[in-house]
Amino acid sequence: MNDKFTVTQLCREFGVTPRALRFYEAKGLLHPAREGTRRRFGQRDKARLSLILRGKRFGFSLAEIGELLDLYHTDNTQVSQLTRTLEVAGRRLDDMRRQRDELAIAIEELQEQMDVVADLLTKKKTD
Amino acid sequence: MNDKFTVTQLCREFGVTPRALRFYEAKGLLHPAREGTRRRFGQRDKARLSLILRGKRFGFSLAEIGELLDLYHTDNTQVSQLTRTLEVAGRRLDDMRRQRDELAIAIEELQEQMDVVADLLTKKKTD
DNA sequence: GGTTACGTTGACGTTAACGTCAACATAAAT
DNA sequence: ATTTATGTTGACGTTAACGTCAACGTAACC
Repeated sequence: MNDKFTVTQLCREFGVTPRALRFYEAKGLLHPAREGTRRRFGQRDKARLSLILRGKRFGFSLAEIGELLDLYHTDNTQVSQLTRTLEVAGRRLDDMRRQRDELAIAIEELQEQMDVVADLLTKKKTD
Repeated sequence: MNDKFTVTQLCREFGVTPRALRFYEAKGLLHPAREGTRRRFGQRDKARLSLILRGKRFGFSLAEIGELLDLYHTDNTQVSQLTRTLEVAGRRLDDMRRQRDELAIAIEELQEQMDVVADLLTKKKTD
């Protein structure tokens, strides 16, 4: 079985705690199957989990991430729902582009400021 | 007086609440002067505030932002403190660069996935 | 058949970043 | 002198995203 994973396997692979996985499931972001009482995660859940974690790194809330995730399992989704999701995704995409541009500026500025301070430091040392 | 601002002026200009400003001050991120009992914010505080808000948009915590802010008022700072701050800033800069790269990838992926879904939508509509 | 190993569900605790509300101070305007 | 606007300090409430037990189930191994 290459595509069935247990809780601890996912935890190791993604560096999260079981509690977090349960939390994501409770929020409807993951839908692991059940073997008896235990969770079995499939490839879909793995893909979703990495999207979740990536979204978090960008500062998105789990609620926002949840809206986006629907974009990736459009199987039996209604047209109306898809349209709505596309709108949300479009806005999120704009956010990300703005964030990217702003980030580029901030990186440059921080680099410059670091240079200034580094200079100041060498001078202070030669006192 | 061109460089003295009241609470509400800053709030309007930056779109934050008075509570937030007080919170930042309590955390040591802002150091407004006092006229009697009231706060007077100067240019330095404005600069700091925009750095704070920018940091927040990148997902940094106020604690992390606080460490970085020292880089911008290095006036009477000790050499040891400056060195330490430079280290912190260096790490943060690496974080930002990683985030920038990852963000670029995520933007592309999201764009592609949106195209896929948009296609799927037009086909669904012609059913 | 006992003990690990791994899993489960509550239930409550925690931290960050404020929001909200009460009670009071002060300064300007009427 | 009293509204009105603007400010202040506590103190407590709130939300998101988990952490941390406790108590229990079950499957496998010795």
